[in-house]
Amino acid sequence: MVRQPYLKKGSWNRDEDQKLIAYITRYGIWNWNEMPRFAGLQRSGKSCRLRWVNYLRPNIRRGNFSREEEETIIHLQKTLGNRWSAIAARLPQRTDNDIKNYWNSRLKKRVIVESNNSASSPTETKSSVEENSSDADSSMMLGIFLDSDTPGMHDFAEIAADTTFFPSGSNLSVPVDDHYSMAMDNYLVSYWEILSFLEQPQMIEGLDCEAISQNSQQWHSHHQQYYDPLHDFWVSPLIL
DNA sequence: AAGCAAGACAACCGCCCCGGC
DNA sequence: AGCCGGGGCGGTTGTCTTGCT
Repeated sequence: MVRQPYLKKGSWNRDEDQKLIAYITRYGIWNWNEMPRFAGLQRSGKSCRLRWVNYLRPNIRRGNFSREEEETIIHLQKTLGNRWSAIAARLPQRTDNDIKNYWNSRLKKRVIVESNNSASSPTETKSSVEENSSDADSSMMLGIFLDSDTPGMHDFAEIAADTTFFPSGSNLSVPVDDHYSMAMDNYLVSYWEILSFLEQPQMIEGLDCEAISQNSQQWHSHHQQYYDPLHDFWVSPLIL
C-alpha cells in the first residue's frame, strides 16, 4: 500500500511562497502534481497552481479596481455571465479569482442597488473607486526584483522597473497601499532572500537539489518540453 | 476595551474538459 | 470508444480584518 504523503492545507507561509517562486523561476511549470515534491512543498499540485496563478506569478495587479475596470466587469458579467476566466482575459493583470471575489463582495450588490434605483430614480450610486481613485499607485504587487539575465526573471525585472510599483532605484518593492501592505507583509520576498535561495539550492529541506534538477531536466526531455525564452517557461511543442 | 457583525479575500472542493493512451 | 490523468473553472467556505455598538 502506498501511503499518501501528508498534504498541508490552509494559508501559505512565506517559506512556502519562496520555495514555489524559486522552483518555478528556476525550472518553469512542467507538471503541477509532481512539482510540489521536487520543490519541497507538502502541498497538492492544485494548491500550488492556485497559489501561483492567483497570487505569486508576475504581473498581477491586486486591490482597488479602477472605475473602468468596474464598468468592464459589470458589462462583461452581463454579457458573459459568471465566466470569470473569460472576463479576466479581458482585464490584463487581474485574476479570475480576484474578479470573482470583487464581484461577489461589491459589484453584485451595487448592480442590484442600481437596478433597483433605476426603477425608481436614476441617482447614481457612489463608486467605491472614487474613494480609492489612485488605483495604479495603490496597487499591490508581490515585490521581487531579480536579475533579468536569469531565466524566468525578466517578468520580475519588468515589475521592478515599473516605478508605479517600486520606488525609483529600489530593488525591493514597497507596497503603497497600507491596507494591503499590512495584510501582505508576511509575503513580501526580498531580492536578496530569493537570490540567496537560488544560490543555495541545498536550502530545500531534505531534498537532493542536484537530483531534483536532473529529474526535472529528464522529465522535460522525456516529455519533449523545451524552454521558451519568450515566455520564460517550459513548453510542449505541438507535433502535428 | 470588549464583543459582535459584516466585509474582504485566500484557499479549497468538486466538476468538467481535453488530450494521451 | 473508453479510461485516465492533468489542468482549468466556478461555487463555496474559512479566516482574518474592520467597523460599529
